[in-house]
Amino acid sequence: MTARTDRETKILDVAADMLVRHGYRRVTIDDVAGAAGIGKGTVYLHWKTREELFSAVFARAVRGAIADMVTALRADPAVALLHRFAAEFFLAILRRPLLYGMVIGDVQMWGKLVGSEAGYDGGRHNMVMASYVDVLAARGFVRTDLATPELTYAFQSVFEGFIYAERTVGSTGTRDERARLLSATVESAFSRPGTPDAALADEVAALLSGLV
Amino acid sequence: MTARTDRETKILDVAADMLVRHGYRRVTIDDVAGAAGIGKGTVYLHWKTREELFSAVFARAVRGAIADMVTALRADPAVALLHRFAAEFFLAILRRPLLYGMVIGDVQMWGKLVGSEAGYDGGRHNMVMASYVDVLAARGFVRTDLATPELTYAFQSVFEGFIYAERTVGSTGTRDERARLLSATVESAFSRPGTPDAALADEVAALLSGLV
DNA sequence: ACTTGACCAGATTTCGAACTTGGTCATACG
DNA sequence: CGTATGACCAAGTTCGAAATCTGGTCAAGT
Repeated sequence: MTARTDRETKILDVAADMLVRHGYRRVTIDDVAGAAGIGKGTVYLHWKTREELFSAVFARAVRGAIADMVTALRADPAVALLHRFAAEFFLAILRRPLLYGMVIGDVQMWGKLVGSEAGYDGGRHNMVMASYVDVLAARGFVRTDLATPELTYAFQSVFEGFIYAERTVGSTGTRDERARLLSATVESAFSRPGTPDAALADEVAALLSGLV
Repeated sequence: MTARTDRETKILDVAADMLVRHGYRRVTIDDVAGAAGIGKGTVYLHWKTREELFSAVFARAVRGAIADMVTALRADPAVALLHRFAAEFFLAILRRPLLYGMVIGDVQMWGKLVGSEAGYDGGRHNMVMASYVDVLAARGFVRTDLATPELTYAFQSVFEGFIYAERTVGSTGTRDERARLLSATVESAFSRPGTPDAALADEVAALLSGLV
């Protein structure tokens, strides 16, 4: 049954590509099927509706970014620190045109899926971030004079501020430099010095994996 | 000729009110004139076009926010500190539905004026912020391990991140609490301890006044 | 000298016809 | 017998012309 999975992957690849190139509105199921070299009906053997297909495209991009984060956490447990995490996540998002377009709220690219976020649960995202910050707080890796809900809110505001700033043309330096700037900002705003061990990194990775 | 100024104020009041209530698209010059108790042609004695009128409404809101900042700076020179400034400015914007709608990019409210920002020069805004941060840097009130352009970029990202976060429903606590949270974030991210004198506050006020 | 609203051109909205496309399913194929 | 397909249909979208509205003017009124 791997042929079926292969075909699914192929369809998602094609759909993602067309989505980036032409935007949500302009991509039809026929286009996708044609570009994948299969009949339209076949697409519906995998997803019940057009929206489900494109949601799947989005979900895969999210899984990809999370996989990147998990990899980074395994490679270097220090990525579990809030400021390192911020920089890695920032880059993991900007690396993916689909996610970038979603975060920026590119209506052209995502149509009505923006905001509804295509079945991807924004509430869950917030909860995971809150748990993550909780974990860091318990280990003393973040400032303790702010309650974790406030800390989480502030962190997310800062993070999204830097993401949104990407859409501004007059950005300073390179993307990597901006990631470092975000890191420096988050570090002095929220982090406390310390060196996480692999166990903590695993815990954070597990939390993230709960986002799939 | 104060009657003329009074009438101008009246028109701007009415226009601002209708703008908040009905949004850019739905407000006609006839509506505004009617609500102001004058003829349509009279409106054109004050502004050459519809766009100029609404730009004037926006410009007045900006001047109001800046006036608030100048007042706050005079009342307490410590507002010149980046984190105090951030909190005051945050509140000055959110206090004004027109500015809030503009910052949030409320297309419903502002129509095509969003982005073009109605003659209000976003580039100038950036320059003023950069000058302000320069002044703080020269006095040692902000961290010195970051160049001022980077510092400015980071500060603006953080600030806008908090503003954008306002549109999220699940905000923590009250608006004032969020202003304090922003302040705490900016303080530990960028500020260095110190007490500005009235001269510095005046200098900053002068910079801001250059934004009119 | 100042104000006004009738007026007009151009923009916007409306509305139905023409076309497009998501989703189904009878048929073809292996 | 199970899987894949594309012709088909209804729902949705686009298009265009007619109807309506509104920014801006200016001759007439105060």
